[in-house]
Amino acid sequence: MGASKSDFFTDEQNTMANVFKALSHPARIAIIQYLLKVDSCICGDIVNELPLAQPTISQHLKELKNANIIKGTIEGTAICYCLNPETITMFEGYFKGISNQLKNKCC
Amino acid sequence: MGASKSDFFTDEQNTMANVFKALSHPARIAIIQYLLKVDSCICGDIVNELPLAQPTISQHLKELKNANIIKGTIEGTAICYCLNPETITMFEGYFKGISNQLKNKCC
DNA sequence: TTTATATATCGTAATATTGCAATATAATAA
DNA sequence: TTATTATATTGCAATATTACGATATATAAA
Repeated sequence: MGASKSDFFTDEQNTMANVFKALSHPARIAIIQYLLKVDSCICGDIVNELPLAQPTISQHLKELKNANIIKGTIEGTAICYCLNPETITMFEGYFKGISNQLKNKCC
Repeated sequence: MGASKSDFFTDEQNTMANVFKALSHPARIAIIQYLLKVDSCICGDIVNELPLAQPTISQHLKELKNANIIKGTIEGTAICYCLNPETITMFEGYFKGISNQLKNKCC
């Protein structure tokens, strides 16, 4: 068989895996980096910044949006994308939680 | 064409994407959770814990190991796996860095 | 040595992701 | 209305991932 036996895992496990999947492509990491670099959360010149065609960028943005990592606000014909601080905070908490549980449990 | 245009991205972008890819499957999230739950970092009864065959678990462990998320220590015929605190700390730092840069930059 | 136990690797089928040309949609400007 | 601009969707080929049976490897016990 192929991919994903997600039925056998908990909702939380599937959710976390999906959110990390959204981060698992260099273009999407680059998009996040770009959104951090640009002061105003400028939209579709991400296409000019990265070496990928417009439909490909659009697809990557969609995946980041579905994972709640970015938000998009319509501004005329353009869409203003920016990072979602809540999700970043969630990630911080996730790894902080692991760190705390990890004390003295290593071989 | 297919997947990955990694040549066009920086080493750091590719590295981060790869590390997150290692976290992008519910079985691997479950393995991490299990390693946290068990006091001693017991090895191959992960196979008994999860609904996947031994070769599949072995493959998932390999991916976590390649990403430096877990470490394996040989103990007789068994291998004792446990989380790598350094990588967890790296993740914490990554998101803390984003959090700090994010102030007042959202739409 | 032989046997048992634990883990890794190979080969392969099923499925998912990636990238883009072509096209569609939506809002504004002329 | 007809452009123009910005973004999204569709369809498809190339590639990657996932899962597992069969098999290999490696260590310890008998």
